[in-house]
Formats: sequence, structure tokens, C-alpha cells
Amino acid sequence: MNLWSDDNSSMMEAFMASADLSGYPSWAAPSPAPMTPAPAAAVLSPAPASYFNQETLQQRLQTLIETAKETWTYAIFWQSSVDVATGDSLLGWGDGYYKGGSEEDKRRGRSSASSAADQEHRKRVLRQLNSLISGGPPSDEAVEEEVTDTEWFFLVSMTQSFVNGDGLPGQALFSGQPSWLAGGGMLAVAPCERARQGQQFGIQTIVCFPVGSGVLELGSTGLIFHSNEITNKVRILFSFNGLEVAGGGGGSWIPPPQFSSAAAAVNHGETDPAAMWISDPSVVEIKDLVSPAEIAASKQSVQFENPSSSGLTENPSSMHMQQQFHHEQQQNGVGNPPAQPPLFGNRESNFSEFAMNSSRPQQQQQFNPAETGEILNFSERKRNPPPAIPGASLFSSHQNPKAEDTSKGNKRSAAAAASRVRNNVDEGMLSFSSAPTTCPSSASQVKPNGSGGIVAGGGGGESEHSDLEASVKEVESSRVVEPEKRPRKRGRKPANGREEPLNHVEAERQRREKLNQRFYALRAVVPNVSKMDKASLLGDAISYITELKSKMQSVESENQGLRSQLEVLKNEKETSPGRPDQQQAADRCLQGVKIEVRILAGPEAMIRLQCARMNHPTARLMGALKELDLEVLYASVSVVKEVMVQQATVKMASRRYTQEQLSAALYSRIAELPSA
Amino acid sequence: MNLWSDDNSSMMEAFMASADLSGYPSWAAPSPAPMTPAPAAAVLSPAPASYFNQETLQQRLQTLIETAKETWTYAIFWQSSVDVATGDSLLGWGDGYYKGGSEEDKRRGRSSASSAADQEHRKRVLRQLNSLISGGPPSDEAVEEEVTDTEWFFLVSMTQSFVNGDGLPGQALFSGQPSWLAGGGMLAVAPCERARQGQQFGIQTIVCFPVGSGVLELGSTGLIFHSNEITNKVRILFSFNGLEVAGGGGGSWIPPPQFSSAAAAVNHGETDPAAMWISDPSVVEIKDLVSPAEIAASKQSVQFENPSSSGLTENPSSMHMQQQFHHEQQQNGVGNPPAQPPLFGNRESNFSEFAMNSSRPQQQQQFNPAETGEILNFSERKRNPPPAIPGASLFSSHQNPKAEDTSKGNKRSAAAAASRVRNNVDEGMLSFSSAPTTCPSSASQVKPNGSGGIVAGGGGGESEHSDLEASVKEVESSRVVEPEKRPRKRGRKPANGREEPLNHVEAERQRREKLNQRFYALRAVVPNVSKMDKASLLGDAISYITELKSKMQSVESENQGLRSQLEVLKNEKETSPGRPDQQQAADRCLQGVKIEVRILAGPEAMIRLQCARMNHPTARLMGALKELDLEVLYASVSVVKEVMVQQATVKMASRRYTQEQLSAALYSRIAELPSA
DNA sequence: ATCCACACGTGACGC
DNA sequence: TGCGTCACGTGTGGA
Repeated sequence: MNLWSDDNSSMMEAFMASADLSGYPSWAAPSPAPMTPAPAAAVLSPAPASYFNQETLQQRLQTLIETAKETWTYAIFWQSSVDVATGDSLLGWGDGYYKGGSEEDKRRGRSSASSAADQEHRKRVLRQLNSLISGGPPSDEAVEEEVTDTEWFFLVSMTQSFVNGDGLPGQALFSGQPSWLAGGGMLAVAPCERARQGQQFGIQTIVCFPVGSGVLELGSTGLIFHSNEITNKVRILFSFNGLEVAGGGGGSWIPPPQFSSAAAAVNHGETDPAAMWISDPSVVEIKDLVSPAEIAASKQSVQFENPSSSGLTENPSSMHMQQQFHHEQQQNGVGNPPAQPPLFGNRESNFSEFAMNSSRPQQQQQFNPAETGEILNFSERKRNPPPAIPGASLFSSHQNPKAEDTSKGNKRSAAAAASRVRNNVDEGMLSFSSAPTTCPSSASQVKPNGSGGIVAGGGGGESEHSDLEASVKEVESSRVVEPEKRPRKRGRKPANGREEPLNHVEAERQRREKLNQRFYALRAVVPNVSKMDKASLLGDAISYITELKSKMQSVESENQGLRSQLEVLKNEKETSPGRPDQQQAADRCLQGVKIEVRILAGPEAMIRLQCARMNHPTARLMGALKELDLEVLYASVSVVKEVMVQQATVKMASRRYTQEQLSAALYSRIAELPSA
Repeated sequence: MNLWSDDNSSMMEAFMASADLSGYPSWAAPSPAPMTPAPAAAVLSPAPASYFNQETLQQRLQTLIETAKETWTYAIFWQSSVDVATGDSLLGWGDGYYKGGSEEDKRRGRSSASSAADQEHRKRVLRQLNSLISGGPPSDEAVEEEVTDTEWFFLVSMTQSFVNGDGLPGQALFSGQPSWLAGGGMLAVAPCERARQGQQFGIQTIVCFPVGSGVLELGSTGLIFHSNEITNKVRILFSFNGLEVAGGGGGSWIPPPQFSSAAAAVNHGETDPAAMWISDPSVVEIKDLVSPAEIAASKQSVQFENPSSSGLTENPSSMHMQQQFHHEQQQNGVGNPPAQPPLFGNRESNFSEFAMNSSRPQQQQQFNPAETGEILNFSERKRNPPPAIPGASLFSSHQNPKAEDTSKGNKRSAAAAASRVRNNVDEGMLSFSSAPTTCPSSASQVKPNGSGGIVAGGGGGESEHSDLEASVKEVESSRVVEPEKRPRKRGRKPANGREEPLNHVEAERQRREKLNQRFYALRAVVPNVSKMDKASLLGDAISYITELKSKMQSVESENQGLRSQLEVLKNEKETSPGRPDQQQAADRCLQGVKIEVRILAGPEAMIRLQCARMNHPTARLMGALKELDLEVLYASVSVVKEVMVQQATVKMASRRYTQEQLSAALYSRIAELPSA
């Protein structure tokens, strides 16, 4: 919100803080030359996304946009994460792809919305970012072209985050159903600040798909109405077979049909970078939609062939200081002469590796950053421990000071992730025993070594559990290593030769992830979650629901009372009441309910009710009198055989009724059967 | 409710149906000789309870009652279960122990409440049960002594069940917090039919502890106020370290302190009957509080030494027919001459095994019921797959016709339970390699055999996974069996020699159980749970909460609007408004509320209430009378100045109250502030 | 150091 | 028949 103010320091602070605390990853901005109409006019590949390998994520966004029939302007993947300290669910920038709008969009973007001051502001910010990335002083030569509204909107989206189901993406995530807003009107009335801002910046259509552990948002300056085509595309590219929505409600988001195999292949590619590294054919399937050169580039970046970056990670504090320096610089002044060529528009950069390494310094330091180490390293990074993916801490860092916690909080699962990855490597090597880089020939030798080159995860060569390894150990201790055992059944665990368990663990992983997402979502909607514990959360949710339910019905009954009271009041106001609705009371009269009402002097009235004695008619009458706010001055009840006669003298305290009103009101409350 | 009517056919039907459909387990009734003051005056050991080995459960109930400082009259374990078809959470009879009350209780029980007709009714029912159990025609020689109120209450409790948090036990289960009702007034005003009934039968104190997967209820004819002593005792005997409550709210139910080791030992005993069989010392710790003969007896019953019972299970329909026969017999007439000696008061009976077998015919049939088979068999039974423990289907069976489903639904986890047990056996044998019964010498030989004698679970000798076994297989296939490997480290899995993982798995099991309980509870409070899937449930809960929330606030705002609207209208209408705003009337009633209750002849009572005339005390009184099901025979209300005097003559229709009860009940409903 | 909560991989089972 | 869901046992990190 205030990010949108003209005071750019807050925004810069957000940017800075993100880079500062969590190692903001590779940077690129919307192309400062918005004229380029070709695909990949501008690419952002910042924060790593859980589940999604960064490169394939980026590629998939691009694929989605570029191959879509509709003209989408941008695609953003909002990465979901959770602040372990507060339990808040956070949707933060995961990755984005900006294509740009049509020609008239640009014209409009340039002409109308953005004033000169705006432009100056935008350029200033871009310059700041530029300098931040390049490490040099701010340079304005990079930002010569105008920054269109949509570009700006896209850019600024990076600073957005959505807590606990806020906003359009949050709603999509929590509800599990895609939301489709087409048309400025829809955007303007949407219960989401972002939608309104987008509309303000010329966005006409915004769609949010819940996807895995995040939300995919598509935006367009054009009017795009719901189509199954894009939905299918999204499903194919992003689905984890886990997209079907829990809630009923006939969403258009049908469960994935027969794409499961394709999706599984995609999963394989995105969760097993090793497999991708060795050019898994299933990845090529995706790849052929994009430039193969890009794949190569991204592969290179994976390898950290730049030693300086790994050097940096060995001392994270240096990076911190560096960012700090820039931060001060930015606060002191802007617009210094340029020094480095701007990085904007470049798809890959050293900075990317830098950030990738720095995002998890504690493990990185223990690694030998050469050869296969990076594979493990990288694959570590791909995992999605709910908190502390940098994209999330980017935003949480400037929202609360606990970002340090979150980044620490994932340390736990890192080891597990590493061991899992190791398994993946084992499996991945199945078909490529002569993989190019390192790839130890025998899988059974890979695991326990700890000295060769592959160190699995957190604590050195510690007991890296995973029971199969234990069994291996046992075998090794009982016998000497049997080299001829390896060719027999390469990997080990499979038990049955099928590689189904590999997909199985992935599926299970996703299931857990989904469940956890739901838990987080639940935690978000339930107030006063006592403990962070799951069971407690459920218990609280239950009691909350019951409480809400009971409160609901009490409020509703009160509402009912008020409503009828009001109705009576209004009727009376018209001075000529004429029609108090008692047409349905007529037949109930036949059941032996007889009401007699007489208005006495002043505010007093006499009521006489005769009915069957069963079912506590006294309670009903008195309840009705209470609802109508009639104070009892005198009453008497007597029963003769099965008939009860109630007589009461009441005072109309807060308002007065006519005889007909009173009669009608009483009838409706007494003669009608109780709603229960 | 109608179970309490004089028409005994409904109750008998309940009994019958339970035995009919789900194989009602071992039966015994409250001792017909209530004079015996000694421990174990009467023991019920019917439905099996999850988690709890039936015997130790019974023993624990007894231990609890007999060693308590206070004089509890009975203890009941309500077993929680879930109907997988409907998702309803069910609390049904798990087990119970009846001690009996003090002398004057018995006197009172005999003299006052129960009329001769009541006695006849009770005896008749007991006779029916007797004949049902013994398999012969009804015999009245078993029921010579009077059946006291409390005995009757206890007996009839077996037919009770609580759905979705109903009643006192249900509330305790759902809230996770114990509820303590002491004093007839408390019982009478409790929002629980059962409490009122208990109070009617002379119970003065009822306490419900949520415990593991059920609720422990203690009752007493005396007044017992909250004490930490019994709470601790319950915790020690029944706690799974998982008792701490989710909801906030400062309950007195503090998390378990350092009893964990003791509790874990108990757990070990109760979940690992094999270990108990070989006289685990940790179980003796419990055992020495009870009669060792009982242990032996229960052990015998475990062994199915009666071949006819297993024969019965081979054809479940025969049992059905048998019950059907009895059912008809019962409907045709009562009081036939005796044939068999009554089983009442006997602690163990053939029927027990009969029921135990019949509860899971589909697995049992595949088993060779000899030797070690029973151990596995039994341990299968001890587990707690949420649905279809017979104690639950006892009630669900006559509530809905889906009991068949539930009994089928647990088949799945039976195998897992068996495999777990197998592991336990492995571990348990550590110290008893020469265990009496069978216990194959080599653990590695135990698992895969499938032909020797031990068949693990559902499908014959199929791949009985458990990865360690897989590795064993691998070893076996690569090499020949190596007998010298066994002495090396026995079982195998432990990885580390410590037995900590054993407690660990138990704890984890309990945690899962608790979580599942919460899930079921949640499912109960959330309407329209689309799929039975956990994630969907969570999703539905979330959307339900949000929906409820939004609806809530819309209703509330509407309420607000109506209220203000009304106020405006009132103000403009009222020429002399006065001040009818009375929201701060909270403490008002406490001063100047006077209730006078007099029990008149028969079921009639006179009530006189004097209070301030504001806030519609008539509605409150009449509402209270309705809640207590008091029919108004006559009433009069008059107001003198600010004081209102209400006078009513009522008839106690469905229930009788003493003067104190009535007074307390009325006071709590009228004088105390409204719960909203 | 002990307990507790969690995530993970894995086999089972139903569609 | 794969695929999804589940429960289980196990390892681990935080209190």
C-alpha cells in the first residue's frame, strides 16, 4: 500500500532488506526497452521457488505466456511459505515472466497514466535496483526508456506479499480454486487491493490458479474470459496431480484427467535436477517449447562455474556488509554516475548464483563447491521446506523482524532434503551410469562415503539414516564389500524392480505438502491458535467452529427478532397498517390457538392466549413477549384438561403496537411451529 | 431417552442388535448381590477398547477405583470410534468397572427411587441379558437381589452412545478437557441427558477425562470435588503423554510431568500383549494392584482354548441366527424356566471369546488358531483402527445400518498392526529368547516364512515389507542364510541398541491417534465434508470457517444496522423515551433473585420466583421450565413497583427433581447471566 | 539429556 | 492398473 507512495525509500528498503537478509537472487527488471515485442522481452528470475526448479519454473512461465492463445501480459508465480514463528501463511514473489502488452497498451501506458513525476520515480527506482545488482553506484544510463504502467506494476509486484489468504492469490491458495477476474469492473470491485491497483495500471484481466505450493497469476491488459484452454495449460505445466480442490462448490477447476503421466514427468524434471542435468527426455518435452540455448545457459549457471560466487558464500557476512553499504548509499543519494553495465534484461547473471548460494550459507560452507557437489547443493535448494525460501523472507523481512527465524527454521529439513536428493541421484543414475560429470559408478558406494566428494547434508558424515543405508552398513559390516552385488540390481531399495516408488515418494511428498498447506491455511483462519502444534490447531479450529456456530445462531435468532420487531415498527409507521400478514396464521388457528389482544389505556395491553397445554406454550408466549419487548405486569396461567389459558397484562416499553400488530406478531411467534 | 421408558423391548433390542451385529463381547452384569463391599464386587469386561488391552483396561479401571481416596461408585471407559461411512464420531461403551456405593447409598437405592415395578423391570431385563449370554431361555434365578439405582444406571450405560460430542463424555473428548460435575445441582443443570439421569439415580458426582482415544468417566454417589490426586492417578494409568489439551482456556489438566516413563511402560504392556504374556515386569507393576488370578484368567481367555468358539467364527451367520433366535424368544415372552446357571458375576465366559472372534471373522478365518497364532491374532485385536471396534459398532449398529461397512473398514490396518506386532515380538523376545510358547528362534526367519505357523496379516505370505525385511531378503538371495548373523544383534532394526525407539513408536502412534481424533471431531463439526480425505476435510473446514466468519460479520453488521435502525425508530416514535437500554444488566440479577421451590404431592412442584421486573424474567422462567421439561399447570405473574413475583405450579413430566435440584437448576438458568 | 512434534520414506489398499 | 490416501516406523531438532 504505502509501497505505492511516492516515497521511494520504503520500496527501496524493501528491496534492500530482501537482498540483505535472505540473499535476493538473480535480478532482472522489466526491459527498459519495452519496444521489443518478441518473446522474452523481459525475464525475471529471482527468488527460488519450492518444488520448482528455478529454471524450469521460469521456462514454464514463459512457455505458458508465449504459447497461450490469449495475449497475457505477465505471469507471476507466488510462492507460498509459512513463518514458523508466527504461523502466518505468506505468499511472496516466487518468479515472474513479463511479456508486455500489445502496442496500444504501450501507447496508453506511456501516454495516459504515468506522469512525468511518475516516470522519474520509476526510473529512479530502477536505477537503484540496477546499482544494487551490479554492485556499483546508481547508474541512470540503464533506464532511458519509459517504464510503462504494466511494467511498473509487474516490477512492483515483487514487493508484494499476501498474508493468510489476503488478496487474490491468497484467496486462490486458500480456497484451492482459481479466481478469474476479467474486466476493469471486476478488478475494481474485487476484494483485493492488488486487483484494483492492477486495474489502475491498465490490467484488465487477472487470474490466479492455485498451483502446488503457490499461486500462478496471469495478467493481461486485454479482456480475457475464462477458457479451459489456459486452465489445461496451467494444469499441464504446473499441476502436481494435487490440484483438485478440497471444497465442494463446483469450481471450474476440475481434477487433472489423464495428464498424470505427463505431469509426473514434469515433476520428475523439476524435482530432480540431476535428471535434468543429464537431459532427461521428459524435460526435453518441455524444453522444446523454449529455446534450447536457455537450457544450456541455465545449466551453466547451475554449475557455479564462477568461483567468486562460492567464495562469497563462504563468508556470508561480507555479503551482508556489501548490501549494507548499498543501502546507505541509497539513502544518501541517488543518481550517481554509472560504472557497470546494467544487468537488466540479461537472463542469467552471476548474481543469480551468488544469491543461490547465499540463501543457505550454513550448509554451503560445509561443501566442497566443486564437481558433483553443486548438484546436491542445488537440489537442496529446490526443496520446499515451508518457511524461508528467500522469496518469502523477502517480504516477511520487512514485515516483521523474524526473518532470521524463518531462514533458520528450514535448516532441519535440509538434511532430509539432501538425503532425499541423494536417493534421487541414485535413481537418476540408473539409466545413465556413465553420466558426464562425476556420478560415482556404484550407487552403493555413493552413500556411505562421506570422504569421496559427496557429502549428503547437514552434519558431515554423520549417521545418514534412511534405513536402506543402515541395511547397507549392516551388509558391509558382516561381509566385505561385494562388488559383484552391484550389477545385480543397481540401486537397492526398489524391492520390486519397478521405479514406481520414486514417483510414489514424490506423490507422498506432495500430499504432505498439500496437507501442510491446508494446515497453515487453517491456522490462518482460526484466531487464537494456542500452540503451534497440529493437534492443538485442530482442536482450536473445532472449538472455534462450534463457538462460531452457536454464536451464529444466537446472532441470527436475535437478528430474526430484530427484524420482526422492525417490521412491526415499520408497519405501524405507515399508520394505516391494513395488512399484517396473518394469512398463514389462519389455518393454524384451527389447531386451537386463539389469541386475543386488547389495547388498554396508555402503553398497556391485555393478551389472552388459549392453546393446547403441550410443548410449553408458556415459554413461547413469554419468549414472544420478550422479543416484542413487552414487559409483563401481570400474568396468569391455568390449565383445564388439555387446554391452557394464559392471560397477561403487558406494558409496551420501547414501542407501542396497535392491536392488529400485536396480534399478528404474537400469532407469528406462537402459532407457528418453532423453527427447530 | 426412550431407553428409559418402561417398555423394555427397545432396550432389549439395543442389546440384541449389538450382540447380533457386531459380536458383543464378554458379558457380566453388576453383581446382583450388592452387599459385597469388597473390591471387584462386579466386573464388566465387554467391548474391547482400542489401545487398551481389554484385561489391562479392566484392571486399570479397577485399580483406579479401588485405590482412590475418594469413593467412586463406578468407572466407565467410553471408547471413541468413527463411522467411516458417515464420518460421525461415536463414543460407545468400552469397558466399565462397578464397585458399588456406600451402605446408605444402597439403602437409599433400594428404598426410595425404584418402585416395585421398576425392580421388576430391571430384573426382567437382567434375566433377558442373562439368557442372551448363557444361550438358554430366560432364567430368573440369577436375578434375585434387588438391582439398585446405581447398578441399573451403570448397566444401562452400556447402551449409551454419544455422537459428535454429545453429552458429557463427548464434550470432554471434543474439548480435550476434563469436566467435573459435583453435586446434584450441577448434574441436574448439566447440558447432558446422561448427567441428569445419573443424578436421578442417585449419582452425585460425574467426572469425564479425555483419555487417549476415549473418555474415562468416573461416577460416585457421594459428593467428590475436584482433586489433583485422582487426576494424577488417571493420568498415570491412562495417559499416553498426549493428554494435554489443545484449546487454551487454563484447564486444570496440566500436561503430564515426569510420569512419562511409567506411562510408557504401561503403554508397552497394554499395546504389546505378547510382552505381557511373557510377564513383562513393567506390567507387573500394575498387576500387583489386582488379583493375579485375574490375570491368569484373562490370559486364558486370550488363548481361545475353547475350540467351539473358533468354530463359530467360521460361520458368522450361524451366530447371527442364534441371536435371532434369542431375539424372537425374548419377544415372545419372558420369565421362562431356568436352564443354565447364570453367568452374571462371572468374570470370564465363553461368550467373551466368542465375541472376540466374531468381531473380525474375515481375518480370523484365515488363521490357524493354534499356538502363536493367537498372539498375533489377539494383538490384531488390540489395535485401534478408528472404526469398527466392536464397542463402537455396538452402538452404531443400531443407529444406522452401516455397521457392516465399519467392520470392513478396519481390515486395512489389521495387517499393519500385525506387522507392528511382529516387530514388537522381535523386540520383546530380546530378553526371552526361550519364550514358553513358540517364538521362532531367529527373527529373520520369522518374517518371511508364511508357511511355518505365523502368518502376519491379511494376505497370505505376501511380501511382508518393512524394508529391513527387504534387505534381509536381499542378503538371503545373494548369500545363503547365515545362521551366525543372528546372535550378532538379534532382531535387526534397532540400529542403535537402545530401546528408546520402542517408546518412541508408541508415542508417535499416540500422536497420530490424537491427531486423527481431532480430524474426526473436526469432520463432525464441519457440515458437507465433500470427500473423506484429510486434505479435503481441512479445506472444507477452512472454507466453512471463512464462510461462517463472513456470514457472521454480515449478520452481525446487519444486526447492528437493524439495531440502530430500531433505535432511531424508537427514539423518534417514543415521545417520552425513558432509557430502555439495558445491556449492562449483567450483574443485576444476582442481587434480589429469590427462588422458592416446594415439592408437592406426586410429580408436582411449586415454584416461586421473585426478582427485578426488567429483562423479561417471565421469559426466562418459562424458558427454564421448558428446558427442565416442567409442564406448567398454573402460573401467575404480578408486578409491584420494580419487583416481579412469579408463581407457578408445575408437573415433572419426564423427570423428577428434588427440591435442591430444582432450585439449583432454576437458579442457574435464571439468576446467572445468559450464556451469550 | 529427555520428551515432543514433525517430516520423511515406505507398504498397503481401494478406485 | 496406476494413483492417491493412509498409517506406520524412524530420524531429527527444539524445548
